[in-house]
Amino acid sequence: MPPAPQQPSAPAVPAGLPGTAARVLDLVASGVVSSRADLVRELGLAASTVSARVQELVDQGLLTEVGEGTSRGGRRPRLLRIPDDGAVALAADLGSHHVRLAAVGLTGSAADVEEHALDLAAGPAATLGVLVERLRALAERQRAAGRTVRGLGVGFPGPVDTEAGRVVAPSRMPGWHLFDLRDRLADALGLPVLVDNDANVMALGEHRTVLPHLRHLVLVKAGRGIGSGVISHGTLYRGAGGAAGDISHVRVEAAAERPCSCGNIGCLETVASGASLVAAVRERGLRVDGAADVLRLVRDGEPQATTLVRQAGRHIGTVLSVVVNFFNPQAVVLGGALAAAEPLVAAVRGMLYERCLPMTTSDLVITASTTGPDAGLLGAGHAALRELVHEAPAETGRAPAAPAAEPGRGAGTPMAEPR
Amino acid sequence: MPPAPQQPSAPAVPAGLPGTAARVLDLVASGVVSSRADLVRELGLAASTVSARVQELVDQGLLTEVGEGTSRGGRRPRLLRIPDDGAVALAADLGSHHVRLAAVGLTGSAADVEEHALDLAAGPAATLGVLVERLRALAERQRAAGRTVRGLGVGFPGPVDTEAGRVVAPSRMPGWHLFDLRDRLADALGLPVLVDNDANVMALGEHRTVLPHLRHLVLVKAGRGIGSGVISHGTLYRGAGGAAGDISHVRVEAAAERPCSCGNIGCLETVASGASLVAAVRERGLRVDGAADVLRLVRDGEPQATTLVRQAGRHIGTVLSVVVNFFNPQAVVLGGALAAAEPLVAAVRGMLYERCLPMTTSDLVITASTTGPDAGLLGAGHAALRELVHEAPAETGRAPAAPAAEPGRGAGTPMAEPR
DNA sequence: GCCACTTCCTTCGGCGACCGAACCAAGACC
DNA sequence: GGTCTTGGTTCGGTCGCCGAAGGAAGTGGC
Repeated sequence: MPPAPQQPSAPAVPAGLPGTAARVLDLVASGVVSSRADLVRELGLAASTVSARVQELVDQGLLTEVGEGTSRGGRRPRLLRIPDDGAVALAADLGSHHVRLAAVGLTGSAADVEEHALDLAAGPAATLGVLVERLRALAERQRAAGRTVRGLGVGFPGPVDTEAGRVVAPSRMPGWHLFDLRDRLADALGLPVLVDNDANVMALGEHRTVLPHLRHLVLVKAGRGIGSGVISHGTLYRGAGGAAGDISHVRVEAAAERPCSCGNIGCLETVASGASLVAAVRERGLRVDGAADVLRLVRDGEPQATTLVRQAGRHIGTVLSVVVNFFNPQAVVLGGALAAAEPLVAAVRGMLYERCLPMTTSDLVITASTTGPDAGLLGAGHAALRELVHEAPAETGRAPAAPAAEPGRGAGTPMAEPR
Repeated sequence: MPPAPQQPSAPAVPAGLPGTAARVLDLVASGVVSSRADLVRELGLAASTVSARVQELVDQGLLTEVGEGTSRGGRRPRLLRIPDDGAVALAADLGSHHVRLAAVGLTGSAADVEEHALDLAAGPAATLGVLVERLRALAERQRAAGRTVRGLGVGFPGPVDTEAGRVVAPSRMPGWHLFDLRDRLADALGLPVLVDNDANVMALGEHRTVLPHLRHLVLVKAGRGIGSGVISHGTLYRGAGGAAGDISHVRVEAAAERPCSCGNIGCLETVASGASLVAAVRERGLRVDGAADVLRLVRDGEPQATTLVRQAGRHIGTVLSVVVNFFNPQAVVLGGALAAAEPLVAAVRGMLYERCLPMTTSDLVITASTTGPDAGLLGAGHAALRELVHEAPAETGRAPAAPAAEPGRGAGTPMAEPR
């Protein structure tokens, strides 16, 4: 977001763990590899190098050997796994009207998931207290279970300045503009905190846990609003101002002159978001209380709701067809509440196959998120862990004081972005 | 293009020169830096490291010291420059009806530029001979002038499989499908050859020579057809199948049912390309012989042509607005013949400011290409040099036999892509 | 005119990530 | 019971980078 004095062409060092070690953990955690030999094949590094990295991680307690696997015609591989009793991060997936919390380990599972109603629109003052309380309780439970809580990852349903850890100009949520969510949470919980846009953390979650092999993918979060997260070259793509991935405010013909919360007219959001769907269904005389009700109607085969959801899918597909032609990703993953509606997914598929160049869709995966509602939690948790695994290996439970080379960094123990 | 056996998560090593050395050359060539101290500031490396790299390059003859600069309060910097008598690459920018040739040095200038009529649609057999002949003559002239010709970079107006160096399914150019342009030229000229899409090489050219500081930019080539090249994280972005950057076949409302060369209907190309403009102008009863004539009419203030060009700009802007929201680049550069038409540029600007999120346009540069018709040449030449600078430093004139670690590599001395 | 300070650049020892060659370990195959 | 294959380690060596120290050559204050 800052007018960017343009850092001297970024060192491109992914921060966190020394790179290779982090990739080793990722590969083991995601189940892509299970032995040193697998790592050699997957990473393309020399066996000696892999051996050395693995040994370090085992020494640090971040990795363990668990017996041997089956032979493939030679010596049996020694299986590697992430220890269950290892580190976890808290994860919070904020929605406009609810919040989901969980503890996420390096193995990729979301444990102790809970969901609460929480009206973000009421502003930070009214919501932060509850949030902190729940997170404290969650952290306590995890510690009681013998786990080390390493940090907190937060997905926020609006634009986020990830460098500063602040919310930026969210629509329909007065009071949050420039709120320094990261540092507030970090101070209250005594943990390092990472804050990012909800679609971004979902994209990270899907990528890490189910599609780690893919280099380029787009995740579309179709919930109350519409957002998207972009993975390019295997890492989150943020664009010049951190605003990349917005498809919600693209103008679509069908939205004509409808005013949008962004101040413009004819945005996709006004005809394809959960909120707009609810309104449209109500207009047809059906009684619904939210997107969940609409989904129920669709599951029950109610024709009008189904038609509307399908139409929403077409609108989303129309916009995505431009994205697919331009970005040529390997996968388009549909997440958020509406992704549970088969007709919407089908409509998106249809639109993409109809409108995109064959070259871009021939190998394209178009699918609903397989981690479902947990994608955001997993992504937020993983992202938080990723930034921290290089810290103390042991039982300390509290991250060490930041070595702090950076000058302009505020209080707390906030985490830097890989940029 | 290949169904991709999915290489084990690419080593991300940019190939060519050892990375840092290549960046040093780029920075010096583009004029961003002129001394070791500048390099230290720009690269963020230790002074000792920079010194070592520079020394190597000087020893190899790829860099020279040319006296001292002005003091900034201390010792005067020793100025660095790319030697004029250094290496050049031939560059060929192919259009559907003409070809531009030049010799490009590391300094970024295009020398000995020439343009010839050449009908690519006549097929490879009918055109390759002439092309090779012109290139041979050009190479001879350069060698006579004491320069070493290191390779050839080619921009082709259609999809290219850069790994294989082949043209893939170009529309309106029968006979080119799967033609192994790279190896044919390499064999005929005895030079390493690099082939890429024309918009891609233009994007490289603009980025290298005029906007080297930017990390993310989109170049739109609006000529006879419409293409685009994408720079992301400072390097060319190709997408999953090498098809990234296509905006030409996005459906726009105004194109309705118009059939497109791609086999679909309603593509942007059918209402905003140079070819479609010429047709539209003719429909209005004006006599034009090509895009150049249309541009002349616009310059002369002919109202109908101006209206049409402006409308084409709006269509392009409409599609680009989606791209800008999604990709959030730092710059949108308009290249190709039509970029010379002020009304078109203005229309694109208007559309983007009207339709995109303020966050994405607040710092966005929207401009016509400053290198004009040479952008493609510069990009092709630079790309070729980039792949080769690590080769023999001296006067050999012929690249050494490839060390060839890769197995499946064909004849000639083709160049690998940075992937 | 001298001295403090700045800027530019080099020398030197050291570190960390990686590599390849050699080699041991333990299975499958015949 | 060899031979071949796969899995893994040990041991030097390379490469790119770093920081400390210091020399070279300016500017500016007194």
